[in-house]
Amino acid sequence: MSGPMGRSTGSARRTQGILGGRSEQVVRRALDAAVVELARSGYAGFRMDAVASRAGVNKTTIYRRWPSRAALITALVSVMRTPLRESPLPNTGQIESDLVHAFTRRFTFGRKMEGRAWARLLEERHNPEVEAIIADAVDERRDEWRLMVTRAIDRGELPPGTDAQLLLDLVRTLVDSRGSSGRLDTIWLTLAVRTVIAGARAGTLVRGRKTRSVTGQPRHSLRGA
Amino acid sequence: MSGPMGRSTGSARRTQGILGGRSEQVVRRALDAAVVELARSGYAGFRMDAVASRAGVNKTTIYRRWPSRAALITALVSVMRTPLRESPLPNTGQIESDLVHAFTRRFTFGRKMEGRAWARLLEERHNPEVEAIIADAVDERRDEWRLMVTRAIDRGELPPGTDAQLLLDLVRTLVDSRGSSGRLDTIWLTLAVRTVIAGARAGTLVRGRKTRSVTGQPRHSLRGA
DNA sequence: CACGATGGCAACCCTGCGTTGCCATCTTGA
DNA sequence: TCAAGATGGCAACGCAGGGTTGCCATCGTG
Repeated sequence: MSGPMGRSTGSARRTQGILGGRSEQVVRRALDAAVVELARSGYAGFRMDAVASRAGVNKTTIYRRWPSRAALITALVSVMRTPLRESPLPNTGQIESDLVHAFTRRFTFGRKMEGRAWARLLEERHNPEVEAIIADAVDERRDEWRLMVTRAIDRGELPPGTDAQLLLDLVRTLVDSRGSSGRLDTIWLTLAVRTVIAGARAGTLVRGRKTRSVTGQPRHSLRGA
Repeated sequence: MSGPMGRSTGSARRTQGILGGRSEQVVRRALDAAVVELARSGYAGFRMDAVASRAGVNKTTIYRRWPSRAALITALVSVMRTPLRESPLPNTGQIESDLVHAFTRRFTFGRKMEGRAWARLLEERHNPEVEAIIADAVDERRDEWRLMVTRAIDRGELPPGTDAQLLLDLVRTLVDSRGSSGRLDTIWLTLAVRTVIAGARAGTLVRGRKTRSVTGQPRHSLRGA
């Protein structure tokens, strides 16, 4: 924790002109460290001390800027996904290709570490804190994603009445489940997309079609509460 | 923590004839409490103190029997899934019906709490400790599950060469992702099964068929390491 | 009824989150 | 130039939870 900041004299002043003021530098270093730690350890294993240590910054400083782990990671996600927010979704004229491209980009934006960090978050979506962070970063573009599917219906690639949100949920679930751990490759991604599309073509996702319950307990959760 | 055990006199001796010796009773109470806690809080939020408190037993006693949280939950899972291990997988003559039944049973064995606890575990599969516990409890029956699919191929329900393991992985991923939080109902379960089967019928899961990479980086993970 | 097995209790160590008080350094503007 | 306010470092703290330990109470069986 005795990096070029603080009581050391010299380097901070020297690099100042190029890299911005002391504060800006601390923020950059902290966020960079946080990405690495998130990618390494996921959300549950995320250690504030480790971030401080890696950033060469004191823990107190981190807490002064972001009052909690959730706040730090929220900020982090917002920053690292900025480039993604600005680029439009693909429109190749083929739904399969569109989806493969769109989902691929979920993990390959920015530098390597950013994709991996994002994948770890998606993996821990069952944690309410994590879900809040993801929702905060992602919910806005739901309509655009649906549009990809709607266009496919208009082109005749998918049957009319196909439930776009359902189709996307299915693919997203399959893709996100392998977002980290090196198990998400183009093979699995393509497979998931093609299989769900093939199912949709066969009409399994047409809205309103009666989903006959094979188990004999229709419309009820499999668990009580 | 001052339940009917320990220094209290009377009730322990009175109930002894019916419910077994002191040790057995402690084990039963501890495991019962652990199921409830696991169902409530999941693996990450699982508190040993809470188990002890709910069981009316001292924390020390828990640790004397199971040296760690992982050990306790491993034992718990082994006990609660015993009935499931003993019943054969369905064989209705229709792959869709077989899969819906088989996956439904994953969450409806035993009493309500047990299914919920199991679902929480599946949800946290990304945690290596949890993955080890699940693998320990489940891996043995992989071949029987595959057989369900193989029989469907023999019946002509699915194209020859269909990759049984892949098909099961896809369905399992979709089902497990909704195992808890009340979002796994028969609707989603049936939808997942039917869609994946429809995809498989269209040949997307035939082994060896070239999985053309749409992203231009075939056979490589989307992330570095 | 004596003795070994089992359990209760309280205190302890360790790690990690989040906080606090005090001091050093940096920056800025008069 | 220099004084004051902003920013950061440091060490110690309170708190919670996992896991451990020493000692004592109780149980239950020979």
